[in-house]
Amino acid sequence: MRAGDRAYRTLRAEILDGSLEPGTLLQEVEQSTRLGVSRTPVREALRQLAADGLVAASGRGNVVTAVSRDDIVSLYELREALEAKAAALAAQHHDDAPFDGIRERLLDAPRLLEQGEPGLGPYFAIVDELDEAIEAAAGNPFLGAALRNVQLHSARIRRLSRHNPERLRAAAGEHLLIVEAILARDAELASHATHVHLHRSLTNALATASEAVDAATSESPADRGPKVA
Amino acid sequence: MRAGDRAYRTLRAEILDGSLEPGTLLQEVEQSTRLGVSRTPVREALRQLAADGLVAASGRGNVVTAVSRDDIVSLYELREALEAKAAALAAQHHDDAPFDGIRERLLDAPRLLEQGEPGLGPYFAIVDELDEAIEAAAGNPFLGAALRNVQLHSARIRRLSRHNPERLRAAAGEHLLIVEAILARDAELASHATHVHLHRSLTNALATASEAVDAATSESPADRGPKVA
DNA sequence: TCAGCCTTGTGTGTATACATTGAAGGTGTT
DNA sequence: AACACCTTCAATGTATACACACAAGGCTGA
Repeated sequence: MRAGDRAYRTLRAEILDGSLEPGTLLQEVEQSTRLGVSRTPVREALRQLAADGLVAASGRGNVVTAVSRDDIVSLYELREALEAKAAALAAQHHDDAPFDGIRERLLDAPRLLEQGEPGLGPYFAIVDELDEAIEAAAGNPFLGAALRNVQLHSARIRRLSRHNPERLRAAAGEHLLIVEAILARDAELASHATHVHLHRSLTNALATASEAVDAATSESPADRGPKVA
Repeated sequence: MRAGDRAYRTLRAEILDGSLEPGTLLQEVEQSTRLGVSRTPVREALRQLAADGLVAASGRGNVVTAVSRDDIVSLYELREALEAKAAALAAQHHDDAPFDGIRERLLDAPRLLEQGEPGLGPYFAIVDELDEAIEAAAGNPFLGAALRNVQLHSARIRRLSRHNPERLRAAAGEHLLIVEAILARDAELASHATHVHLHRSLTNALATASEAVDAATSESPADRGPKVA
């Protein structure tokens, strides 16, 4: 694989899983030595991360963007517009096969979630597969690109609700309804079920996010400036 | 300004106004000599254009992407989702001042359009200002970024309806309704009026696009491969 | 004559050297 | 003591040299 792509994927993964915290300053030379490539591919990776909105130019160098409470609300507003549309389109155009499979696996999700932490990977795999199936069924490359971008940011927020089994169980039920609406080719229901799901998700994310923000604030109240990785 | 940005803006403008036709092969060395900068900023510009979806890697070099009939439909599906949401949010959150101004100017639009070609610039300026005002009033940076991206592609399509005065007059009326819905803080009406506007726009774009595609096809039927700029 | 291989050339990928900008800190003056 | 200017340095912006990969064309052998 190209060094530029490797650098991009590595940095993106580190930002999404939180190892590179918001506010972290990413400098070209520093990252190039750390990742073992020259500045050129690192530059390329940073530009792409900037286009994704995961880093932002800040005077000197690029800093990992923060996800504020307002950002979460904004992101969910956009997700609602995009995913409701995608679900409606999927309801109109889809092939049954992939959604039948996902439906079966979602019916099994509560059992996965009883296992606690080890079941989370497989569970999120189902959700990701559903997202991909909807995107594919919608058959709209522009919508698909926009969806992938919001999912990128959603991945950063999802970590907040990882440890809320009750919410995850409810979410599985909401996903199931979306799948069944698509299978029934009921575009309006698919769209509204998506709206409901995202509304509940947002409510939960805001609740846990304020705790997380509070914790981070009390942890290092004065540390608002960029910090070096 | 940075050479990379200049290269990006130059290439983007040339793609949007059609001087770089779809299928044109953009090679780094070639463009770097043409634009008078080295390969590095050209590379940066090409990566960014690829992120925008205006060029696509194609074996050797990057080619300017084509806008197919399917693309137009897909783009309008996405626009509807985004712009309807944006109009609804704007109806809820806006300050009256900018929309009052735009409303006045839209009322004057028919007079502009009677002038033919010279009135087109001012007319499109009003439309652009409306887009910006809605984006600003929506107050959602993620939605704003997505909107700017679709507007980029829409600009390529808009050229097709430039020479249809009747359609432009109708569009001005549709825009006016959107503005008045926003001023009335009627989110649902703003959203639906946007839907109506885009539906009519799409219908017109498809009609003129098929003529344009037909013309292009009869003009150079065998010329489907990438051509050098 | 045809097929396969090799050679050559063009174009991108990466590294590095050089230019430039901008910020921070110190010093001098008011 | 405070403000402004200047110096200095570090980090980014740009250019270019080198490495590598792929494709096309020709040559050779069967």
